[in-house]
Amino acid sequence: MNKDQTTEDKIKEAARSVFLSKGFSGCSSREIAKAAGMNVALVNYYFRSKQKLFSLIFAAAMEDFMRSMIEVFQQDLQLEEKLRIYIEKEYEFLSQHPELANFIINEIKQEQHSFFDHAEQFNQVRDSGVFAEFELAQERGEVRKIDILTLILLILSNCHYPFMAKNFMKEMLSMDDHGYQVSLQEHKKFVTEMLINYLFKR
Amino acid sequence: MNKDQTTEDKIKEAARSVFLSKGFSGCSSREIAKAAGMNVALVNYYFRSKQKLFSLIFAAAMEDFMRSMIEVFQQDLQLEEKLRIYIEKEYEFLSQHPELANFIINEIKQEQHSFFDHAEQFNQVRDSGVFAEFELAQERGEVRKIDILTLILLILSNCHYPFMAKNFMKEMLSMDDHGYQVSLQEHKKFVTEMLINYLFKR
DNA sequence: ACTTGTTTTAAACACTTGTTTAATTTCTGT
DNA sequence: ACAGAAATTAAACAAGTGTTTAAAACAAGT
Repeated sequence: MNKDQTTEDKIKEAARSVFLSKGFSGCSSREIAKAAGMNVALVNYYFRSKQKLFSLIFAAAMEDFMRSMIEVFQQDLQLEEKLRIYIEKEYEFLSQHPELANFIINEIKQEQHSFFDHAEQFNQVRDSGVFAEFELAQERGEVRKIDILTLILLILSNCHYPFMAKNFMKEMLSMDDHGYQVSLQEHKKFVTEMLINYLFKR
Repeated sequence: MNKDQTTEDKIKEAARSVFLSKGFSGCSSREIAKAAGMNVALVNYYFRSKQKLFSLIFAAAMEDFMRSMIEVFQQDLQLEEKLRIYIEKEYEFLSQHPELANFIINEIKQEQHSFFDHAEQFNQVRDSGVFAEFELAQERGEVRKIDILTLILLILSNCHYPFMAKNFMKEMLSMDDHGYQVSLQEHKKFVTEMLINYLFKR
């Protein structure tokens, strides 16, 4: 824990860590306070309620989660390169934030956060023009005909699931941490190759 | 709720429903009791504790979750047919139990269920001989060289994720229920084609 | 040193949690 | 009809929950 952080930031950092690993209903305000090394009342002093603090963390997490997509797709690259780099970046990012995919998808399911406009995040991706670009490539016959939403589902499945199912895979297939990491790298390689082979005609 | 069910079964049914939608830490004993239409004490009278009841539900859910895999892979079919049918069955099954994948993968993450031997379930798949069969096909050059664990991760990603991310997709992509169902069917079609194209050489 | 405002704390509040107790109702065999 | 067992209930228990209160500690300016 950094020394010259403000109290507010210390709480945020602790809250993020606890919320991400245990979820909203899986932890208590006191647990967060303890993780931040301070009194329970301070949490509410700065953030008014557990729910409000959570909303903050959730919104920030969602932005993080979407950023890589937006960043990559805005770049001036060939479609195929965009996909290739996106997969690479997504694996890299989720390796550093392994709990994020699970967190987002779980907490969004319990619809306590309806105040938050999720679609807005995604519109930034839409605005990058990558969809139009893809549809143009489809008309030109350069890529396979596929609905854009289905394509997104296809890509996200292969990028998110391996991180979400970490413990499931480890327990089920009796893998240790190293084995999991190896499978992850392998998986990334195959996913990239498979998706590009399948989508792009040559 | 069926009339001639035993009390025990009514509680189990209610508990399954509540646990699957909210998770262990997301619900209370009283909530389960109320869903079953009876007193809290009865829940503990039959199952001793919330944790023990949960363990029962979890184990049963895990068996359900693994059954389709085992059933399909034990059949006497061509490898390609096995994969094709597995995907079909998995989509069918998860359409009827949309919360199951999320439930299993989430609750396995919070390691409160370490007593349960997860690997045992999977050994049944291993024992079906499908792995050996696949490795043989690899040596014969009929299928692409790929580590079996990576292959499993590849298949499960595409089968589980679309159901786990239901609300995420709906909110993010502003889809309604119908749009989601359409994407799901589309996705299944593409996944099947893509995986088979990629794995099997002809 | 004193005042003013901010930050932090311990304590309390009302309520929910999982679990148990003891009493009551319902069932079952005689 | 009765006795004994099983099923069900209301009530209580201690511990934990989110949140608030009121007092203390701290900081800065005068």
